[in-house]
Amino acid sequence: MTETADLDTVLGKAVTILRAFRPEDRVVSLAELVRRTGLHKATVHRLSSGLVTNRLLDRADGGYRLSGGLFELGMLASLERSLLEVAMPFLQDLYERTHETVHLGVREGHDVVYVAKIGGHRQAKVPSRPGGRMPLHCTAIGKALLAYAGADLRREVLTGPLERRTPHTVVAPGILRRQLQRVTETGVAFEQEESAVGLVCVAAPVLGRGDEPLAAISVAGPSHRFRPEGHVTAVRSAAAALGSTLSRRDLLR
Amino acid sequence: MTETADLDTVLGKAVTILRAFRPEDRVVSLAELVRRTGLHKATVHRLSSGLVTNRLLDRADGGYRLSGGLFELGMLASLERSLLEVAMPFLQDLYERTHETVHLGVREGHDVVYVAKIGGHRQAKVPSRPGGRMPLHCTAIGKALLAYAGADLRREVLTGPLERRTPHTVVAPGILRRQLQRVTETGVAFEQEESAVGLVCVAAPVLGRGDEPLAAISVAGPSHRFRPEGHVTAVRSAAAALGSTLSRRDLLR
DNA sequence: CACTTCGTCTCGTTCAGCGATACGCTGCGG
DNA sequence: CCGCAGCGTATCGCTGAACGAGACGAAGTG
Repeated sequence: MTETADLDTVLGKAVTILRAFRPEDRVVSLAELVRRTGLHKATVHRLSSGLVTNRLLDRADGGYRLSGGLFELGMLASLERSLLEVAMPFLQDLYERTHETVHLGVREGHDVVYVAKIGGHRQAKVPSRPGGRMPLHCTAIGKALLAYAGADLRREVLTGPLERRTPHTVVAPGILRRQLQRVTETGVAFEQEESAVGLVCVAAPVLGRGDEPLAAISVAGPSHRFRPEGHVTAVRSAAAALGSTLSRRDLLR
Repeated sequence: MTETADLDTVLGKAVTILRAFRPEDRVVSLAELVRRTGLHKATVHRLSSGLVTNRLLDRADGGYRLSGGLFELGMLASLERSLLEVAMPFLQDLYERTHETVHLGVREGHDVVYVAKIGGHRQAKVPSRPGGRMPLHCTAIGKALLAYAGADLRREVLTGPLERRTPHTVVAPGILRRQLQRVTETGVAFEQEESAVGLVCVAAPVLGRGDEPLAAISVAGPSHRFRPEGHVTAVRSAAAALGSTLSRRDLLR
């Protein structure tokens, strides 16, 4: 748990309860929430009731589930909302051209947060999901963002521990640095089964006016048939087009 | 304001602040939040700080904005998450077949909540957005959901006031009832500029095991060229396919 | 310069939130 | 059949987190 929420305020506790939900679980029992949060049983009980009346939680059969009200609120979040809106047509085009899983991601700390994921029936099994996180260093989107990020952030990540996700994850700072260097030269980043086995990926950064990376777009496919090199130009031009559209309106900052 | 949140608890106030944000605004000043919520200035100040430390708000230049943390949380909401995941390929197919704006919506009270919206560059200007709401009675998705909903809900909506959104909005309960009747006969619902001028729409319900409507899919386009009748089969089969996929796995309830 | 609006901070009051405790229910093992 | 463990829920004094009136400086306005 890297979470260090403030457990001395009602707000902190409430958020801790909400964040105790994991993507995989549908309903979580009161007892389980107590276990995960470490809060007192009565507290979780009381706060959960409060969250229910405020439409952030729903009572379900054997416990609680995150409510649709939370979804509605989340979709109001300004940055990802406007980004998604403008980006969708470009992602759509890219999907039609490739018919592989297309991602749009932004940086948040040392992670990628996926803002959108579109794919058809034949899509590769990828661990990503909208709203989900992945370490920067093991994904194509992450590398694209990192390569164009400020030198200090790059240093932070390179000197920090590089978590191994698969046998192919690049955990040597030197190799990663060279890869990032190459990204700035070519304008695209690759991932070869570094975040999940069987998954390969190409990504290109979406750059704002000052060449600061606002987001990145990727195309992903299963390693047995997907040739990332074949999609380099498609990804790059989609990212470039999105970047200039974003710059033209004023959605940076 | 139809909102009747509980202003006597910290939680209620915090949620009230979050919900005070509207889709159109990027940053909202403290004073504006005070105005919108009716809370005491000091209270909004204190709570906003708390929301910032809990990553639900960000401080921005002239005030606050909804944070990416809220987006992440919202995307964890179980029902819409799994629905979106399963539905995406079908929506994608439908988009490729039509190249018009495709929607996926669920019912929440007397409203539609849009779970997904995909469209290309040429898409019609539609007022919908993911996470947004629209009254049931003036949208194709809403009518599709309503037609297959329980008799009591249908009665509630038909007897309640039917808000006029455009000159074409159907506000006569009798006409609406007949339209809904027709929806159950044909399996598709139409909208002719009833929610926004210049916008027409076809929708089909996504039915679960017991024929209860889980969601609905629509295709929308600009009235000057879009012929909804031409997409009836495409929408209907997409919705049917999604419905049977959802039923096969157990994502209902 | 007078006046407004805004964000921030202080401070004494008080009631919302706290958690130990208890209770009823269910399921399970002996 | 009983005893026990785990669960959700309810009770109830205690206390400090939250409250809101108010003050203050900064910035804008006329």
